[in-house]
Amino acid sequence: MPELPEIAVLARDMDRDLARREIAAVEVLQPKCLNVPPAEFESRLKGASITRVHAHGKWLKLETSRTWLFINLGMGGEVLLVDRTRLPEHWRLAFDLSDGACLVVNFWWFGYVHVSPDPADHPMVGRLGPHAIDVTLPQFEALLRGRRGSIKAFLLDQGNIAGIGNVYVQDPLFMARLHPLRGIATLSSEEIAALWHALRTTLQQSIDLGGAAFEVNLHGEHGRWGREHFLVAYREGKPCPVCATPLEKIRTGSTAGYICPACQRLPA
Amino acid sequence: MPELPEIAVLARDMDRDLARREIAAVEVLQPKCLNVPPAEFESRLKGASITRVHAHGKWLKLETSRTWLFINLGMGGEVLLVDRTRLPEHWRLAFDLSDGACLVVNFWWFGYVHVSPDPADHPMVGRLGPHAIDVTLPQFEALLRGRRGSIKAFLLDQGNIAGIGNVYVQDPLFMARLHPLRGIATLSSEEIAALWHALRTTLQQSIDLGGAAFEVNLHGEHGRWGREHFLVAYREGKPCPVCATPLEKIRTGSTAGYICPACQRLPA
DNA sequence: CGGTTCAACAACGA
DNA sequence: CTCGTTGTTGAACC
Repeated sequence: MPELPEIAVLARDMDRDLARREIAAVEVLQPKCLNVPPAEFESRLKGASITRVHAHGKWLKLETSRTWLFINLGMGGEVLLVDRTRLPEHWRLAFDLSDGACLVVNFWWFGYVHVSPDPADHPMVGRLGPHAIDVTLPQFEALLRGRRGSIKAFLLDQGNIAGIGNVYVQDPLFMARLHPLRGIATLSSEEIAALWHALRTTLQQSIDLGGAAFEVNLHGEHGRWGREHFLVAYREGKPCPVCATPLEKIRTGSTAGYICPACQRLPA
Repeated sequence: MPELPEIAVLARDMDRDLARREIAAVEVLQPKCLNVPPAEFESRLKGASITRVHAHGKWLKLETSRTWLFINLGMGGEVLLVDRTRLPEHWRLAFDLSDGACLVVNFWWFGYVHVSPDPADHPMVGRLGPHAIDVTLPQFEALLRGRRGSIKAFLLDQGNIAGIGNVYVQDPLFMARLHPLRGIATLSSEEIAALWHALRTTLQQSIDLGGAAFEVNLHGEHGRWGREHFLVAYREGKPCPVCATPLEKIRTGSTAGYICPACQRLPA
């Protein structure tokens, strides 16, 4: 579930708190999440020092003195900076830092912790679209021009634009008064602009509040972007904040969509 | 039907005949083939002068003083340079040049005429694999290594290698003695080399003959690569040119395949 | 007739 | 929709 805001907050804090610290040891409980054998993973990272930490969509990209390290938390999980003596109960992988702290990674189901010499060469990171919140309006319009299919499916495809998941897609579509299944080809420039503004607003608001309340940051603290900020997401049955029509939960492809049936109409 | 050879011939002639000529006006009969509203399309191109014309796979790329213009003729069509007073009967879009000539685009079903600031930003052109006839043997081998699925599906995917369609894929597979459904992973280096040679030979022969006989060039003249050059393509029931076994038409995914069942065997 | 492209969906696997 | 890959179908409409 961590999407762009949570990853952005994590990356910012990791960049500030981890820069120039050295990885003294690596312990892997779940080798399946790696892209190389555990022994090679360890040898590539042991002794490396963390240079910078970046966010790209839902991915964390750690630049080290020896290699790039990419982390994707999959359907949900945490990256925590703890004391070596206070490891959390569940974890998949831990990096001991030379000063006694420990960077612990956990996730519920599948997640990735990959090493790579270069982001462009990585089969997943290399194919990401631009980091959603960095996209300019002209860029956004160019990305959409000539595409077919629904606007929601487009936004969720990380190859088009990176960082938006099913949580953060709902309210921007409502703010732009767009039904999730609206065909991209039918969008006017005004609608595209409204959607772009709404996406930025929503993502930035969550970043400013430290991310979603149901996720935790590097120090285990919950974000402050809670359900009270949601306009339509996960509010089926409640009144639309604009017109009071009861909100609906619909199926949009294989995912759930939350809409106001009056404000977000699908042209016949 | 225009595939790499026809597009290469068109691009060469357009580059020679259109360079430095100015687009004075644009007329659009079918707005659906555009990626921007017609008014914007016109304003982006009116007054632009054509700088260079390139071929990339099945796409024509026109570099102008103001924007890029990408043309894909889909399942068949023409780009003709005519006198303004002699417009053909069917056309989708016409560019009036300032000297009185007219560049007319037509296609049977679906085609694209798109503007874009940069080929890399265009959702289709930006994802094309390398122009098929420019691919070297080592490159070809590298493209195939590690891929799964059938060799025919790979060759037809414009993201892997650009320019090969269902017409030009048939004879090279026969020449390399490969069944269209052969798994890529089972191909030997010798088979890959034979396929690469056969592809180049077939594409280059057609280019040298001005493209397929059922297509026309910029001046409405038919190519000279006709059915008499086909080895197995569209020749079901006729004897194999190598072993005289009757050729077969088979289904390969959603497309038709033409094979010699004796020369192109599928290993059990 | 065919031939094109992308999108949607399923199934599977990590 | 955590992410890929593969294959299939369907839809674009003179």
